[in-house]
Amino acid sequence: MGRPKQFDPDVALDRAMHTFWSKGYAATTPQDLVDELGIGKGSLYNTFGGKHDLFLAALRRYAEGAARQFTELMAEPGPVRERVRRILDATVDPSPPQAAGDGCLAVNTAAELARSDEESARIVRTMFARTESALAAVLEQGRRDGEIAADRDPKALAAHLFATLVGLRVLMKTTTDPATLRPVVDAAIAAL
Amino acid sequence: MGRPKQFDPDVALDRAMHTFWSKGYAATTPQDLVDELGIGKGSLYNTFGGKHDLFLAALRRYAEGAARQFTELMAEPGPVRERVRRILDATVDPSPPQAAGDGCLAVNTAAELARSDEESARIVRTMFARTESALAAVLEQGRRDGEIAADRDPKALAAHLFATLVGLRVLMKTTTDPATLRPVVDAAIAAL
DNA sequence: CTAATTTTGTACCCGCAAGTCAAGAACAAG
DNA sequence: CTTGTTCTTGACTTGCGGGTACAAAATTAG
Repeated sequence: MGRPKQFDPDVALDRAMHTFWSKGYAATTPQDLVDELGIGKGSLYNTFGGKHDLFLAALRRYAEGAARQFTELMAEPGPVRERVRRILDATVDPSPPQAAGDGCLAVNTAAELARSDEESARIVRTMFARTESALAAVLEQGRRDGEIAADRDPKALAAHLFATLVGLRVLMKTTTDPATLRPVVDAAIAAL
Repeated sequence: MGRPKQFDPDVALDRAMHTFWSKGYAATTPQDLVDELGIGKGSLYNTFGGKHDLFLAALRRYAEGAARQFTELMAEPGPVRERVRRILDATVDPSPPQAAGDGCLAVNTAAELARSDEESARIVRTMFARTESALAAVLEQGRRDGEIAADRDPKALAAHLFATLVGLRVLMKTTTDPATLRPVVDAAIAAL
């Protein structure tokens, strides 16, 4: 019973995620959120609690979505190197292109908040760990298939690859021409 | 003539740099700066202009200091791989250790401000470019010395290495135990 | 000593960030 | 159609972020 919501909280959360994503946590004001979500301030606070709660919810949503997308990309058939390359390419040549400069919300959060907000840090850590594990699993398979040298440690390769991936997400935010980062992708694949 | 300053602007700028470094730009308030610099608000604004001006000055100072330190580390004698390893080790095992979680001001700025503040972005880009060039130069020398395979492109290797380095700076902010990142350093060196 | 110049400390200001609240609107149950 | 419940609107509040104003203090040139 009671009056039904006039908006879809899922859609609103999604928009909030994009707002934080592109502006950062501290630089996003309640007014920004009201404008972007298209709902009143009362509804905002009534539905999501405070700004920080909303941010955590958005970050969790991002983590799940990104994990799913990552898993899907990795699960496709084909040689391991190609699958890994697809991940890196998606970072360097994002589609749609205009979303280029926003980077990755988890990386942005690691840089902006990890020190001061333990809960955010935990979410980011968990997501990072899962991503790295997924990479390690694929590389492990690549080693079994003989595509990757047997004397290489898939876990270490995955950790290196992941660090490079995070670096790319940051560099995309300063780069004027994404093409300059393509050699990094080539080098990262060559290092496997 | 006129009344002489009661404080050393260089020292103050240095403290401002550390404040922005550890808290981020948006999260640093004028009051924080007054407290950390140990000077009055009047002196602050009189000497440095506004918060944004002060930040840019601090960022430039950081860029120069970091570039100098980087160059020194790279100029030391010894095999190229060892020199590169020193750079990476300095990131993963910083001294003093308590400074670990602050990462790199340039990387933090890239993540937080590069999208919205073109001047900051330019400073960061310049510093990044110089760092990557320095890496490339060392790797080039390593190739001439036969330490690095002749069929590898030093520029691409440097770009890859640099992206990994940036990634490490970010990961250091979320990691509870820096030791977990050491395998990344090993893998990055092994990839040369 | 005076005048000119610069710094300092503090009080003050404006606007906005973040959040609260009251009055009413939209539903379901009885 | 009344009652109870939940949602919505937007005016309102509090406090602080970012900065200014100004009088007092410290210097140096003449």
